[in-house]
Amino acid sequence: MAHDDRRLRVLRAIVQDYVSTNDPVGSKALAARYDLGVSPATIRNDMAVLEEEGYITQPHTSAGRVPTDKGYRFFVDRLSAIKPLSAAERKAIEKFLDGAVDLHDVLGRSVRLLAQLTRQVAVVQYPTLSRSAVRHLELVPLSTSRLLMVLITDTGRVEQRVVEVPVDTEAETVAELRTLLNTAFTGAKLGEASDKVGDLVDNSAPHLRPLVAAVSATMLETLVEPSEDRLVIGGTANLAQGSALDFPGTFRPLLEALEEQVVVLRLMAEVGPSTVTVSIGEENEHEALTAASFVSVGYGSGDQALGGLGVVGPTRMDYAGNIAAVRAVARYVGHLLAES
Amino acid sequence: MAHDDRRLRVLRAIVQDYVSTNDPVGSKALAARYDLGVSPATIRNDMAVLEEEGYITQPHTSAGRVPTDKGYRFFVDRLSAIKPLSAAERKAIEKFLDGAVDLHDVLGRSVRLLAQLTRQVAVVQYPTLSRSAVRHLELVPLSTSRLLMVLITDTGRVEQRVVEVPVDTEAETVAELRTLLNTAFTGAKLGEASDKVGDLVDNSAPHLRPLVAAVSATMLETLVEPSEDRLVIGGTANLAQGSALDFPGTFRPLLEALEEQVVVLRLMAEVGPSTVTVSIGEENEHEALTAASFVSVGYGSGDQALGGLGVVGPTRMDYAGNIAAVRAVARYVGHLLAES
DNA sequence: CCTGGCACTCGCGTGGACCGAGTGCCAGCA
DNA sequence: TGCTGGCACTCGGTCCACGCGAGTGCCAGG
Repeated sequence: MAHDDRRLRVLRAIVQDYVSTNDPVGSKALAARYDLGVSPATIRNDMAVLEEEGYITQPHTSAGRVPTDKGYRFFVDRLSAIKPLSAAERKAIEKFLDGAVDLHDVLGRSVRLLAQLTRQVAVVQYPTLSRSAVRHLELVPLSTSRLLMVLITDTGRVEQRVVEVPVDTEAETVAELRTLLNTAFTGAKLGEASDKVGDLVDNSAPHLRPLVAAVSATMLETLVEPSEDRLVIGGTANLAQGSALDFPGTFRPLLEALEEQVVVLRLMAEVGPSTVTVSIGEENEHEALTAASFVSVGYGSGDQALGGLGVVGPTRMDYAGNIAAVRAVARYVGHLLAES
Repeated sequence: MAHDDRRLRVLRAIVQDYVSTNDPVGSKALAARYDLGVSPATIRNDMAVLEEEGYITQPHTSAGRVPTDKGYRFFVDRLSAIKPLSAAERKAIEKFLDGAVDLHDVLGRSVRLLAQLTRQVAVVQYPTLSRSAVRHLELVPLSTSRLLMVLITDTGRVEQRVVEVPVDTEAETVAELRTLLNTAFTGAKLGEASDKVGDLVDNSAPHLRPLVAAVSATMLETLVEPSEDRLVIGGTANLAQGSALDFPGTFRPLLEALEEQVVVLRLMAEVGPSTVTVSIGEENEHEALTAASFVSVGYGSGDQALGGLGVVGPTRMDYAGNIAAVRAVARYVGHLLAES
């Protein structure tokens, strides 16, 4: 029906207009700025229907309409075309991320880049340990009964822990232990490492057993700990511009939720690679995020995401542009990590 | 003179009152709330003098007085008694920081703790590489011509770099190289390592020379790079509360300056251990910080600070309390790093 | 089914009046 | 000489009344 079709065009126009102007949009302005081919009066009728269906709402009687969360959801799912990045933007991504010197650097640059491209708060997760593989395991004696274990993954993460060993150790024993552990674990996905530990302890020389057990235990603890899923956050300054307009009261709770990395990590947990996830307003469970939207995607070359990245901003955001930016950066980060 | 003395008491009262109420303080309120022993009229005379001397100012004619930067400076230097932390606060510090599992964790906890104690933005610098000593240097072959160098310091920092080596290497050569480098560098302050490199290259076996040179060069680059002075920031949400009151316009530039770690690092560069540095308003060179104060101190057990930490907030802050908190946390962090 | 017209609503910005906190100054007092 | 109470004055903040204009819903006509 030409009928329904036009109504959707109206909805799309409302979203676009509101996103760019931040003013409730009225029928007249809509007719003037968008080529809908009908008069304001007709648009008003359509708007009334859209409001009834819950896609838009008016802040007060004599104001224009504003999209609801449901309206944005529909827009994102059905109405927004994929907006390709400009050549300049692609160049910028490349320029910005090349020359990164280690993982920390890659993620730091990514978060700044993403914040700059989207003008939102950017969030980048470190590669999940459990999906990374062991590149090397190093043991440095601190004293006779304490070892420093350093775990290096193929994604470039380095984790360290002090291991209290049950018996005094000599340099040679440590060397043996190091070789043994590296032979066993190098190349193994950390998520699957726990399976190997039992056998390894059983099959190792008696004098090494307690050591193998202690170090392995620490290693498993380290990566099981979900608090070890680190996060880099950037561009919080972007919150401070339209804040009063976009967030009711203050955005303090939002900043708090972001610093409380757990909240974001939970959102990230669900992301898959290559499929961008958009979570809008009330769809977010955490209260501080009910006025915000979260655009995220997993990065990593394989079929399973190594980690996630995304942006957080007001529900009134440029979804098409942000989705494109997030996807592009994720892809590039994936490449960078794969080649190192 | 009893005269001057009272005037200073008035200044102190003004600062204290303004800090806690955030209202320009008038003569009547001052006489009522503080036991100055004189009438409002007298206080008014003193205030007039203080204003003339530049310690206080009035936002507009019929308002109370507000301390100027100069007033705060005087207050900090001469009027504020050291405010010891409560037993509960000491307990909190201990509880909060104990159980930290590695450097990242120690600093992460410190920054959260500091933000919570002071209700300001907290900033913690990673231990400067150049003042750290080498604990271990690890080399992991990535391919025949690329090595991953992992540098572990006695302060718990771990830095990694990929080194392109000029000749193909075998596992045994790498082992030799590792032993050689560790023997040479372990225990050496990184700042002094550059002196050793020349001799080391000359004295090593011919086939190792290019390798030693390549790895050493990368190592020196790594630590010379001042961008490697990392920073952890926390409690930015604290900016969002009195923001409108404390910062002209928006505090966006302040957030930006904080994210631009360089600015803060420059401030940190000057801190010494055990002496708290306070930088007030216009004293800060960076424009975005001219409405802010920065309280910082170095941490580290020796005579030279390993790094710095501090808080940033409006000039209208509880200097005595913040100084105490910053100092206490720095001391505790120093202990933690020394014992690991 | 669209359109132009019309009456109505209501938020917002403006401008004037009022209020009260705070000041500076002055004369009197110890 | 220095403190105090009194007094006139200043001026920013708040409140309120008012008019404007954007925007709406509805209706009759094409």
